[in-house]
Amino acid sequence: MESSSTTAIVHALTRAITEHRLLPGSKLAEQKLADHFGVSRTLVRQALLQLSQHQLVTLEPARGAFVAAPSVDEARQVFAVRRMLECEMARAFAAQVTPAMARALREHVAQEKRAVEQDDASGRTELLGDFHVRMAELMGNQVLAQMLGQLISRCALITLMYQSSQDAGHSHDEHVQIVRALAARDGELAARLMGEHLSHVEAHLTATRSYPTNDITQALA
Amino acid sequence: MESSSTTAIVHALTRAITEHRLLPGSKLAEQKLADHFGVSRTLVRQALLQLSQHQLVTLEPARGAFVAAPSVDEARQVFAVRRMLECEMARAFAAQVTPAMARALREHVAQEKRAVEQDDASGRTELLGDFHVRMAELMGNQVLAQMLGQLISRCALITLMYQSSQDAGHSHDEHVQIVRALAARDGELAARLMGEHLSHVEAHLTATRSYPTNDITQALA
DNA sequence: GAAAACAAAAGTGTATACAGTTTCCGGCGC
DNA sequence: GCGCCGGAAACTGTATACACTTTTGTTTTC
Repeated sequence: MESSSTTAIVHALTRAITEHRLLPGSKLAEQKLADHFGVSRTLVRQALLQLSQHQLVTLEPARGAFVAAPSVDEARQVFAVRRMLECEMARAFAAQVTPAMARALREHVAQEKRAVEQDDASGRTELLGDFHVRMAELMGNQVLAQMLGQLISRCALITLMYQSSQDAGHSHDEHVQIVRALAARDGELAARLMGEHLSHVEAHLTATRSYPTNDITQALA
Repeated sequence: MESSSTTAIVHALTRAITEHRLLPGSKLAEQKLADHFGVSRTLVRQALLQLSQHQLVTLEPARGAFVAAPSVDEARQVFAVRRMLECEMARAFAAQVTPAMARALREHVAQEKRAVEQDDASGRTELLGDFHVRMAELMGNQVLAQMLGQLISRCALITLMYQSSQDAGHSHDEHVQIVRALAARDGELAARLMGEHLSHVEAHLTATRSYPTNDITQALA
């Protein structure tokens, strides 16, 4: 099985959704997407099915696919799970950190810094999310990395935090502090900082309003 | 979108895989499954795609779908994630436990006890896994519950632990102890017990061998 | 003029068709 | 006897067809 076309569609739509080019509630009509990507509805349907599993899209019987509009309650649950996972991850990371791992994280935050300074909104968002995934990868836990990736996509759909460059800078600063604690093998401090960091991100939650439905082709152009 | 036929197929295959009626490596031919369920390949493909997202099935390009055969390393990663999540979950549960929540858990372990005593192998496996999902649900965190459900399915695919009734009894006893700690609001004890419990389960990991490929229709009958 | 009713258009859900690939098997050379 | 080649069968990947549902816009009725 498997088709690279399908995954290409999934990635394109994921980016469009997490970067808020497609707003919650937008209709994702199969034929329009098929025309846009130059494939048949079959592959589009596969992609939409995958996205619905990732909770970025909701499927309504006989009505079609829409960009997910998670409730505030659901958002809290997502963040609660992230805190459970990531505080423990920070502890474990500190316990098994090597110079190479610390260096890799420092390089990552350096990249973040560049994106923040250059006001590269979309690169910024991606890098700030990838920081958490990168930690999991460096620990050699691919399962954790994949799981975090999905949770973070959902967060990106939920929050509008990364929109303002000052919020991005704030997140980046917290990442720097976390890396410092990790390199110093201070697991308790790292876990506490991570928990606070996630709470700050969550605090920027904006109540879900009724979003305007966007034109698909425009958003994907 | 959405079709109840597809989800029925997903559930049937999930049960067959987690209950070891379909062994890792088994080929899942689309047409055979379609004939068995009385639908077209279209719906079977949708189901297989979903199962591959749950990591219960692996898709090889142009070769088809096979029951996943996770490596021991992957198994360790899954358990590491479970420990991170569930120790914290136990702590949080103890902090917010109500009499109703404690009662619900006690009822659940009572059910477990019955299944263990009656030597109901498949019901036993399901109940022992559901204990963890139930905790998440009682805390009102549906996101966590769903995530644990998937992790536990992967564990069921990985371990053969629940096969022996004495292992099942051991797990049940540990559940009883955890519930006692939770009801006493002793979060630290509950978290420790949960961590040890999961370590015990993981210890029953059996190295993945080369499994014989099973006949589909027989396994699903 | 507003609401209900109906018809046409658009869209989803499932099955089927067809092209391309893999797998299986018999025959051939060595 | 062993391995290699070739063709048929089986299977996957994608597109298309068609039935059925929802949506939309118009007309009718009060």
